[in-house]
Amino acid sequence: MTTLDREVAQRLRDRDVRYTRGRRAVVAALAAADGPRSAAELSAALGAAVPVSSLYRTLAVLEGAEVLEPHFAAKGVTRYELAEWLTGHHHHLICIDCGAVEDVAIPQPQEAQVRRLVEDIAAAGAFTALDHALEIEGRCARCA
Amino acid sequence: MTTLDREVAQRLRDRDVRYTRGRRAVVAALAAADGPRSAAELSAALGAAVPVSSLYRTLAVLEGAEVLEPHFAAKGVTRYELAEWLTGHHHHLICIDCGAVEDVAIPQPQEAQVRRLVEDIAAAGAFTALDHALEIEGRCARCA
DNA sequence: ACTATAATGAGAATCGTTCCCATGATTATG
DNA sequence: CATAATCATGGGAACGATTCTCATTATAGT
Repeated sequence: MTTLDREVAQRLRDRDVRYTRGRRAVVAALAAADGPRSAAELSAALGAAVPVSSLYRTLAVLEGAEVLEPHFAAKGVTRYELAEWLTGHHHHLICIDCGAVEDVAIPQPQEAQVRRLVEDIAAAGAFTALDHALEIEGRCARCA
Repeated sequence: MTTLDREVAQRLRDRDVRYTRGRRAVVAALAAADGPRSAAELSAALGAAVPVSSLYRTLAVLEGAEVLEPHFAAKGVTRYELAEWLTGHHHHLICIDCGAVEDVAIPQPQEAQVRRLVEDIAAAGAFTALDHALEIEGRCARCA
């Protein structure tokens, strides 16, 4: 049982949600991924071990427990990734050709810069900023 | 005929795409909106004047001509807004409670900062950056 | 006007996702 | 350790958003 697993287990216990085999499989698959994954992608990775209807339900449950965060960068599909309290804050590189989404962390001083900027903008707009995402669209190495 | 209409007309002429009644109606509806709109929302606004199948085709055509930009901030639906070359570069404030998306422009020096940052990150990831979006999630004045 | 080409509109088809419900697993209780 | 009571599962039907198909109609260029 990895540290991640233990943290997730704890969180689910706190919420009175069971950490079953299927749910573990989904968390493991997302932990192994290097970016957000859609239900279809997860289904392909997991095979018959987690049937579609269970997979969707599991994703919804884990999102509700704030173990996963949904991500909407591509047309029509929702991708999920482990929440930032498990993996650390990061941004996304989104390929406009193949739709792949890759995580990138940025150096602390620059992240601080972004955070300051976000605060300023929100303040100017009478908005309470809670989170931010810098999404960079372009072409990945494979599609270049 | 507004200035916007003239610019769109020119762009479409350049691409050998006709600027028909239905297409004008869609552009006008988006011009009147203060943020991205989904096909369903546009359909409600336009009524029978633009049937669904035509509406979707029109959105695809206008996106292809780079008159519209798709936006994916909510589960399952694509919203469109006029492209930035028509309206100016801006970012989004997304309310996590009511889902509203509001446009915000940020001051030039800060925008330059963001752009520099984006270039650095992309370079580090062997990625060709074409565009970026700073999406700020939080609570709007109404939901605060 | 005539013709070639592009655009339209109605409905069928598709895709991602959610819902339903009977069955199976887990936990708390006697 | 049996037994409810509860929660989770899985198969398939249902759904909503979007795309496709194709016969019809509008448009631009001759």
